[in-house]
Amino acid sequence: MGITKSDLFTRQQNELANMAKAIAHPARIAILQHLIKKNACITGDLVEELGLAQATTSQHLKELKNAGIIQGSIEGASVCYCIDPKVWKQYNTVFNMFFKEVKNNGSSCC
Amino acid sequence: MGITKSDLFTRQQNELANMAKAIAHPARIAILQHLIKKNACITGDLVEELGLAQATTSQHLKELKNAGIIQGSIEGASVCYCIDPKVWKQYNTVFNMFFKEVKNNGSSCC
DNA sequence: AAATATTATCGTAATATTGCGATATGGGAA
DNA sequence: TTCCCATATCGCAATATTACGATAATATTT
Repeated sequence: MGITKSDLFTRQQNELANMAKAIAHPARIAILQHLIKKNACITGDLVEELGLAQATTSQHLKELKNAGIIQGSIEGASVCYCIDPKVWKQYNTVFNMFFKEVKNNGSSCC
Repeated sequence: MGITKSDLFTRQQNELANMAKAIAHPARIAILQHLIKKNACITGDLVEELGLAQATTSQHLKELKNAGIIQGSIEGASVCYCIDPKVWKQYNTVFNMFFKEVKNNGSSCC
């Protein structure tokens, strides 16, 4: 199996899970943090920064792009990546909403 | 190779990635949401709620327990699970800190 | 003690992810 | 055009995740 039974869950649950998956790798977090710090940068810089092979870095960038968190624009022979502030904000909101659900009534267990 | 090169990244990056991984599955999100809603409940209820096999549900519970988000206490022949409010709050804080990093200066790309 | 109920663990199969070398693709320079 | 440079994609190997039936472990009931 190894395949997630998405049909058992709500759209909201699947979406949140996918959003979490997008950032569920240290390399992708490192990419995002570097993009935040530098505001924007090209693939080559990220390859150096991460210490992973160029192919691997490119793959992680693709996943982040698929998730919509980053966008890439062609800059001559290079590609310049940056965070999409709108999607980023949406991520922040969705995660916040999820974590806000707990009403902290002291010790809650049985 | 399929193995994450954790040594290339900071402890903070690896931790955040692991926290994201813990909630990166709709079944685990469904479990957490149900625990929030009912405050606490036993494995059997969760098996019914999810529609996954008992073994699979138990496995997801184990992962959430390993992540520290939930705790289980033996209740006769059953096990009663609930959210650990302290860890939950910590998750909220860590994700918030991460998403807060972006200074929204309009259009940021190259 | 024996039967039943509840949950965890084991073993296994299917699929997904991670990583990299090799190769393709497309732009800029000679 | 031909030669580089930067990046993406392909193909493959190793490992991880997801799922479930079968079984083990433990508590309760009969």
